[in-house]
Amino acid sequence: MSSLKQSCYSLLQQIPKGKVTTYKSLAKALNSRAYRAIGQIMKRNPNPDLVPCYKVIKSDGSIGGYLGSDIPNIKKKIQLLKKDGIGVEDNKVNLNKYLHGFNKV
DNA sequence: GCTTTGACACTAA
DNA sequence: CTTAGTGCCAAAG
Repeated sequence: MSSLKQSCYSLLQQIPKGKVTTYKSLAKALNSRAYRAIGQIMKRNPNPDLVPCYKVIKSDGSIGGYLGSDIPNIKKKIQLLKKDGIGVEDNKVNLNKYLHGFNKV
């Protein structure tokens, strides 16, 4: 069973409100470098109801993408983040404040 | 079952 | 700052 997506869900679900995570931190928590695989998993998002994939952003703090690389979707993602109390500036999130770190190894 | 794609990350020029 | 190349993993064709 131990699939990356399974771990991704667990990690995303344990992110407190008002916090976000990056593909890098996520992969690190998974003890892997599947930055891209996670992206695919999110994109292919099997169960968006259980996985707040909008909390996953790039290591630069940029939004990255949402439901594809379409601009309108990116904006939507920003709105969701703001709704969680996360301030977004220049299409980027302040990792210094909102980056949630998992149980590091 | 191999090839291509992608919501990434990092280094070099 | 941008562009190009390399690594890494999973899903789709």
